[in-house]
Amino acid sequence: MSAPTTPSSSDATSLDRYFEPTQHEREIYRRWEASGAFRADASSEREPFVISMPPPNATGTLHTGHAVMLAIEDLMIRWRRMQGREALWVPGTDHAAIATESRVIQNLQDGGMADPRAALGREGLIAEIAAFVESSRDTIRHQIRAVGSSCDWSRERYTMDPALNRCVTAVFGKMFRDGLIYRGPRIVNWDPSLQTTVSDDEIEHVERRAKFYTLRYGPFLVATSRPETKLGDTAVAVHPDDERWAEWIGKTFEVPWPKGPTITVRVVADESVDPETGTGALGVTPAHSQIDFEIAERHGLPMIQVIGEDGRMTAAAGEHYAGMTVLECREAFAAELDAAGLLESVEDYSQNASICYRSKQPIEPLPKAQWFISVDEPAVDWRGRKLSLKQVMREVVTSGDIRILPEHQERTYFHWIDNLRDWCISRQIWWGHRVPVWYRGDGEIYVGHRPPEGDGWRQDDDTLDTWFSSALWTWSTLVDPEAAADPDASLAELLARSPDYRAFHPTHVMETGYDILFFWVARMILMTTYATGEVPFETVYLHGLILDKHGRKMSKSHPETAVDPLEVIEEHGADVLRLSMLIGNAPGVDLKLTPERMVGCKRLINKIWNAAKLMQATVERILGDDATARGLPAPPENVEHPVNRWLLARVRALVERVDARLEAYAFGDAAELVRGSFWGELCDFYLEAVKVEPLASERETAETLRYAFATYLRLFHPFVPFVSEYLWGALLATDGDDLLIRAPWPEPVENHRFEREAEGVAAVERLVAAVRGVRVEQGLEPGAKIELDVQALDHAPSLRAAEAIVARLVRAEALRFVEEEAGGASDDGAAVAVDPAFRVTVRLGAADREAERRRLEKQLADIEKRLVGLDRQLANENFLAKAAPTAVESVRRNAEEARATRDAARARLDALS
RNA sequence: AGACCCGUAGCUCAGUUGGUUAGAGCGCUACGUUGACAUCGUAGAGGUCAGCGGUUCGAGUCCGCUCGGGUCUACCA
Repeated sequence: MSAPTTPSSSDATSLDRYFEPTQHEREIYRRWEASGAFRADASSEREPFVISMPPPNATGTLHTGHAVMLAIEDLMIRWRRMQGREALWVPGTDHAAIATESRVIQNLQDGGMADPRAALGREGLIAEIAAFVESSRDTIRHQIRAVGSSCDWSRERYTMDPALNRCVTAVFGKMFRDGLIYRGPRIVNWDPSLQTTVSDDEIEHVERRAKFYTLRYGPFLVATSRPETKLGDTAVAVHPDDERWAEWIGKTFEVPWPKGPTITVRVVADESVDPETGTGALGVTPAHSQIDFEIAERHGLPMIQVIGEDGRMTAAAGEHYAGMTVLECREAFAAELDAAGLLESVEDYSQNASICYRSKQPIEPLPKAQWFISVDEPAVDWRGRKLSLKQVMREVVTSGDIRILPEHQERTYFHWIDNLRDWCISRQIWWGHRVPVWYRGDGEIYVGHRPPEGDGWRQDDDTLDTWFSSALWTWSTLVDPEAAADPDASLAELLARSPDYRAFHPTHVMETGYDILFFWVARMILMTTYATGEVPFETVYLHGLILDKHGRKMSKSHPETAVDPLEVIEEHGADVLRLSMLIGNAPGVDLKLTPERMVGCKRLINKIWNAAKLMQATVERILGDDATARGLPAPPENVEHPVNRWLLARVRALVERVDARLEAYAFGDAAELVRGSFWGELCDFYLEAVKVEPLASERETAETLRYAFATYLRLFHPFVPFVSEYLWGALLATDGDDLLIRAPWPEPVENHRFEREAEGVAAVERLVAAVRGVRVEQGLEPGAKIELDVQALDHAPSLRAAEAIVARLVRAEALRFVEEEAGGASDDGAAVAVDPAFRVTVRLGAADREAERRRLEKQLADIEKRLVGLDRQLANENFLAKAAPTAVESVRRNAEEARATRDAARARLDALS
């Protein structure tokens, strides 16, 4: 292939046989970027349109979830940019604390370092991780580019940037002073394999088979799936109204566990106990169960920790069991109970076990002092009221300040809020934003961005949950790095001194997968409303998951059916990848991505390419040397021919409809509309029509065609930016700087309505279809020439203007227009088709009267059936009285037309017999 | 246990506030083309809109129940 990578206006406009994406995409992207089209101007007078890109893991690689996210966001950004909005799409990456740290530790261990934490120390390990991130983050950057993302790289951010760290500590400090952040001992979700706590939302539940033990417990029978925790019980709880146990309430007894400690157990009455469940008596293990911990708090019960952070039994479990893993101890203890006659029964049942969403390992509830964000403390100033974080989160959605798409996800969101408990934000890992708290002596505490003055201070060892920093993403990315460098500035001052923040926040759309609605979207709402007094975004668009052909979520565990977006780009180009994810896309709807789907998209790209070639050839043929004129064609003004007018009217309608669907976030619909009109109206009809005279040589045809094509290209651009940009450059651009990405979005042209011609050419299309129908019904030889007599009942100008087109499309040798019906009865060698707009007589050498009769009878039956329905509706007084007048009118008109068509068909049928 | 979503042509899905004859792509069948089209065009077959009941002049669309598939949430000892 010897074609220039970048077409320019001076080249002869000959296009290759087909579009070769791999040859052009990189260069086209480079030109977009170099042109400055991606960069937003904070001082612009234009209305902004802003999207914060959900930051991928800095060390990750592009997967289908990213691809659909990028395709949708780039679509919105390109569309709004062409509309004239100051479009800003902020890209960036996330430090993904746990995922990155465990990956690097694994790498080091694979390299022979047994315990990287011990070997390297905190500083050393962090340096190691930072180096790893630095070396691998270019990968994801290049992949984001490869999809064609028109994001503003000059504003790229990273969740560990100094400015973002500044925001993190500023928010932490403010929350601490407002009493929203506190440190306290609670039962936390401990992941022994990762050696850190995780939040409630980072837990997954998996169903699995387990044993259900009922054991004798002093005077009680108590049921549990985790007998080993009973070594740390300090109470039995019963319902206060449960008469079976009334006499025991308040009493204390001792349980000597076989080969274990003797525990002292108090009987307490607690409303939370369900008398119907199990034996109605609940063994209370305050240290290893959330609910038991709460009971213990209410009754002032002691706590015994029998499971340690290493996932093994502690000394408190007794010498015999100490050091065993939880599972070993469960087996051993159950055996001892059984031997001692204390095990009443063991049953199989299925249980929902908690595992960590990162490590997929079991979560161990443990007592631990951690940092929490209170979600119930009414400490947030929100538009003149003091609300809790929960209340604000609810308020902004119910008030409509934030709209969630699909709408039903709002219910899921509210449900989540209702069940939300205080958010544990401290993690026992080293990679992340370190908790900005220093301690001295006992009890002295300092919270701030910098270490406090004086000696003896020690910083908290923990880091913050990754989601703490990503929750600030929409605005921390807009905070000015220089302003952030001032360590004394308050949060409010930071924001006030940041031009980007003032110009571009709140953002407009947050587009992401529904699987991180809680992790991230809800937390951005929580943090941003609190920190800035603004919502982070106005609309939340949640895309569906990308599924494989079996309907499974694509994942590495099923590589045989998973689609690798990078391979698709390599094989078919980024346009095909994007289109296959946009066609059929609707909020919240999962999308099955199959090879067939991509083939269909590839064909469309090919069709656009070929139509461009024909368009150009046609224009050059008509205009000759004048065809070299460049630039965005103005809407043609003095177009006369009905078919040209029809195309302009169709284009006008298309622009209107596409805009409406895009505004409604119905991206799949918009894509279908453009494709359908382009293929069906422009290619199948118009481009065929302009092959014959007089259209084929009218100057206005060239104008119409160029304008229409330029409009389609612009409408296609947000969906398939590369091929559309290439064709723009090859055929329309005035020079190398004239890029489609910057072209104005088409607007519906008011004087292109041409309603009469639009209907007229629709009648032409029906005429063509009717004659083709006759050909099929009559079983004519495909090559057989026919002669037509057309009587125009309506739309005569359009029908006459399209004479040659019809003749060509139906392969007619002659086409005559007649004023009156040419005596159907006597006309044996002819078939007649009827329509409200025309009556067409197809003359054939050897007409099959029977075939025509069958055809007419079928048409008559269809139309009579329809007429019965319409008449019944018109006879229904309720309908006439209650239905909308336009609906009634429309039915009446249709009935009239149907009646006319029926009468004509009947007359012809009579004539035949 | 609760909540939510889905069930429309062989497959993947549209169907916008209830309104005339339920659509598209892919696949299939037949025919035609190869001077825009690693093709493309034309035509065709194929649907009790999961089932039952209700509201309504009118239901794929709204309501209830049933069945089937999926997802999420939850402190069942």
